[in-house]
Amino acid sequence: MMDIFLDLNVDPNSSYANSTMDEAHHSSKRDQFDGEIYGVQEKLSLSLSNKGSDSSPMLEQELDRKIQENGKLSQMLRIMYEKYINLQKQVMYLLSNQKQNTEMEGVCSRKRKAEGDQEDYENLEGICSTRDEDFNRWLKRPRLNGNSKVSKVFVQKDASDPSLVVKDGYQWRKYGQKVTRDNPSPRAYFKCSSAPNCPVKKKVQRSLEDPTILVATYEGEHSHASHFQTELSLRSINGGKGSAVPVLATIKPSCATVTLDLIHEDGLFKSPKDYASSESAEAAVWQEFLVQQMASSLKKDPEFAGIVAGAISGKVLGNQTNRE
DNA sequence: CGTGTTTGACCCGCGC
DNA sequence: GCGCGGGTCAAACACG
Repeated sequence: MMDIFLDLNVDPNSSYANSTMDEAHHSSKRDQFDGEIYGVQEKLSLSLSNKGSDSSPMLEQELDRKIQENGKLSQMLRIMYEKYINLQKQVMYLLSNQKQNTEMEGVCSRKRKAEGDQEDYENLEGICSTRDEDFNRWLKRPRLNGNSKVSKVFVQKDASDPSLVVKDGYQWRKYGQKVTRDNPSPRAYFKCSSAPNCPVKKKVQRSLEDPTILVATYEGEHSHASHFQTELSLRSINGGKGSAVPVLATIKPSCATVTLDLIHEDGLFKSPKDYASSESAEAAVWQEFLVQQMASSLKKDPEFAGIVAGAISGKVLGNQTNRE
């Protein structure tokens, strides 16, 4: 009997995403990642071990093609991880400066909280910023409460497009707009309307430094399932055409971990250059997205499906004729 | 007519 | 206590 086994057990977030800031740890993690990256190619390969005698040459060609595609995917993952490491180093640099500045904290004059808020954006957008004391202040800033989750999302958007819409799989109701002191572009306030009692709020404002970037700040956690899953299934049905899915950047000031969710609006991977994030529940969504993308791309390929179906039916018919 | 957006008024916390 | 500024409310409005 012919075994068809499709292993899509790829988890880019599982082990290395939550790595610490320790450099030595990096190298070991990296080795582990490299090993797993190469393992991905094998895992993603369709194990079409035909235990019978007649193996189709077409099937073998198809298998080779898939292996090549998997190799390219692995290459992409490697590049992404390189950039992820660079980003982590930059955060480490900022954190080390924060430590130094803590000693000088008493000397520095205080600014209004609102300014600190604005500088949140600036520090996040230009994470290499030399304004370390601002970053320091941001790190020490009191949060709403211990459980409240604050996330930031950066979305590339045409500067000529005045709308402050960030499509993220949830439904939002706009309830206010303000022009803030430090940024001439208005800040829009949204509440999640996907569920009646969902407490999540979102603020969207253009970046001061780069007007082509929208900065969306999320507060709270959704009390309902994301529409993202629906988006994913729609993508599968529509051949990958879905609405925008922004790059997620979740910030937890209390922890220094940085992970990357690299889904861009068009569903393609985007350079993590502009984005910093920490671990979040959305990692699971990303993981599911990746698996579904792979599965759907295979399902969508009629040639491949036909070959598999032909091989199976051929084998079944072959067995029947052997019995007769 | 229902739903979502706009926008001025109001509230509240913070710094002086 | 006062003023400033961010955040929220809610009536008016627009749109399908």
